[in-house]
Amino acid sequence: MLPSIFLPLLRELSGTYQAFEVYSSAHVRSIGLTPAQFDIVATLGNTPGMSTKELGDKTLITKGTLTGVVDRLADKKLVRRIASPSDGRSQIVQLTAQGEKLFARIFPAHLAHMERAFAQLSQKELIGMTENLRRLRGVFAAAHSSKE
Amino acid sequence: MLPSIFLPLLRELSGTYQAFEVYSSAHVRSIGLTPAQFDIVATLGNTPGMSTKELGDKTLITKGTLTGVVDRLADKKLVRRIASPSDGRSQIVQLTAQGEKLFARIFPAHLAHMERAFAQLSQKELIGMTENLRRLRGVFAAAHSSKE
DNA sequence: TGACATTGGTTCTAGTTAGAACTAAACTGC
DNA sequence: GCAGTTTAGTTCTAACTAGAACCAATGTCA
Repeated sequence: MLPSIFLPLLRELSGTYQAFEVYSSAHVRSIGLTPAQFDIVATLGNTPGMSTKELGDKTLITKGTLTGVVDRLADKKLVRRIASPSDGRSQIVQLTAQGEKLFARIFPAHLAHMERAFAQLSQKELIGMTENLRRLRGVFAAAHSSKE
Repeated sequence: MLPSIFLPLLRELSGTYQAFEVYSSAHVRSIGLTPAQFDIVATLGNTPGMSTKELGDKTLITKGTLTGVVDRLADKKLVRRIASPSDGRSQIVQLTAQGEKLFARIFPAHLAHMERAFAQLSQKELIGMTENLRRLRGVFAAAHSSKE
């Protein structure tokens, strides 16, 4: 496989991700949250809460970063930390009543915002793209784990 | 278009980009550069240099960030800034001799590293993925510019 | 040519980022 | 039940990040 073939793919991957971020975060920031904070609120919405570990796995935010993001959401009274009943090392993070309220208000609006972009795509295209990405992700994951 | 269809796509896009970053940056960091610094060095390699503006366009690094990244590369004596002959506001950033040497040493190694991941894909798959991403990127760009 | 808007870069702020070192709790095997 | 290892989370550091305010040079246009 020659670089001249895969370099354009990498450029498009970065560019597409970037374009998504720009489009998505423009809306998220107008709500008063950062993209990372929105990610946490959206992940916690309609759940009884989850451990910081689980939250990190779902959002792809590493644990060192997560401490700070959750801290700032706690400062805003949108989430709270409670001790895990089953594991003394673990914390459960959950939305406060205020956090739930914010989630109920902004999450549908954000979906509608994203939906506007996707209106141009057919369902078939969309599914094909998803499969392609899954495959590509697997390629990186396999290469990464095989070399260490 | 229902959210249940496009949410998995967004998850995969983030996850795939993240997997790429993890795989790529593991190698880049072992060289002693950050991903952003490597991006700049790779973009400047085999060119006579370019303005900060152009560098920002090619690397998708915003101008405020770029000042700092170029500063740190200049501290390492890998790049230098010279005044643009044609535009008094503009700076040309170019690799120093030491920067050129580093580029010649690490860029092929990095390509080889990436190539290992892509060995699992056929050229046809790769081209299809690139086209899909380009299309998706266009969708976000169109949605973004149409709403402001 | 002179007001006005635009553009290239820097600076500033608040926040995110990964990675590494660290602490405490929990698991594991014997 | 204890030593050794793993795991959850925090802390620390260096760097990146976007966005906004700002400055100086440039372009525009009447």
